[in-house]
Amino acid sequence: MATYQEPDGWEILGDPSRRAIVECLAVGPRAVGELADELPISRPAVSQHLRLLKDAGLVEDEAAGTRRVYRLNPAGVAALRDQLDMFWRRTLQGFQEIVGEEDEEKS
Amino acid sequence: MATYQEPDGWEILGDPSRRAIVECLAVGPRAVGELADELPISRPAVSQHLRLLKDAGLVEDEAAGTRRVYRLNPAGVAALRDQLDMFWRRTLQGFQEIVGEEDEEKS
DNA sequence: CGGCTCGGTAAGTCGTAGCTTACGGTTCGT
DNA sequence: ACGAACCGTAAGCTACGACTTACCGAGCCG
Repeated sequence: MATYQEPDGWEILGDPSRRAIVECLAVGPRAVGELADELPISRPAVSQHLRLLKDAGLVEDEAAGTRRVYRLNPAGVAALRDQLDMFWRRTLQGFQEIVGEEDEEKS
Repeated sequence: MATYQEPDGWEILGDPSRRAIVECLAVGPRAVGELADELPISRPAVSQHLRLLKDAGLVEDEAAGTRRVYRLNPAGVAALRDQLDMFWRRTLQGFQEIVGEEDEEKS
């Protein structure tokens, strides 16, 4: 029942387009139009995704004349990675017990 | 452009309900009804999620009388974890370069 | 100053994932 | 053999997220 509720960094990377954007920015900083050229979606769509990524602290933006250059935010990326790792820890933790006692029925 | 397309183990865990199910099963094997009791969704909903999880190789089912007990599949979980790790590797790899050059420019 | 590029925002459409209710099939107990 | 418990599947609805087009502001250049 426990009504799961978390900040959910998962839904940020749940979208393929956003993952693609992150991977692009991992290669190097890009402007919005440049990202749109490398992706199969329109420029406004990229803009919307960037907004979410920025709110999540994953990317930073910097005005460069009429353009706006986006880059990954190290701290944000690390934080999100840790958050996802927490899930795996919780999962794999109780998981080892199962594997170990698989033959044995009760403890 | 590059029309990203992958088997996407991400969408499997993208749903909160499925993550909750996985965490429950990490604690120990459960029947479908038991899972439904611990989650804020109906039993059929759980059943549908279990179907996806099973297709993804994350869980295994075993008939026990009129009940059906589900448990995590070690190999499947490990495989998916590796798959997600690949994303982080690709991201953090080109990422270090950026971080490295960033210090030189600014401080 | 005009015209141009670049980018954010609004409004609206569309697809689809997730949920529920309803039904049918198995299996166990009595 | 009848009823109950347990589960999967079908059908349908609803909500939300992703995308597009259209519009407007902001900065550069002639």
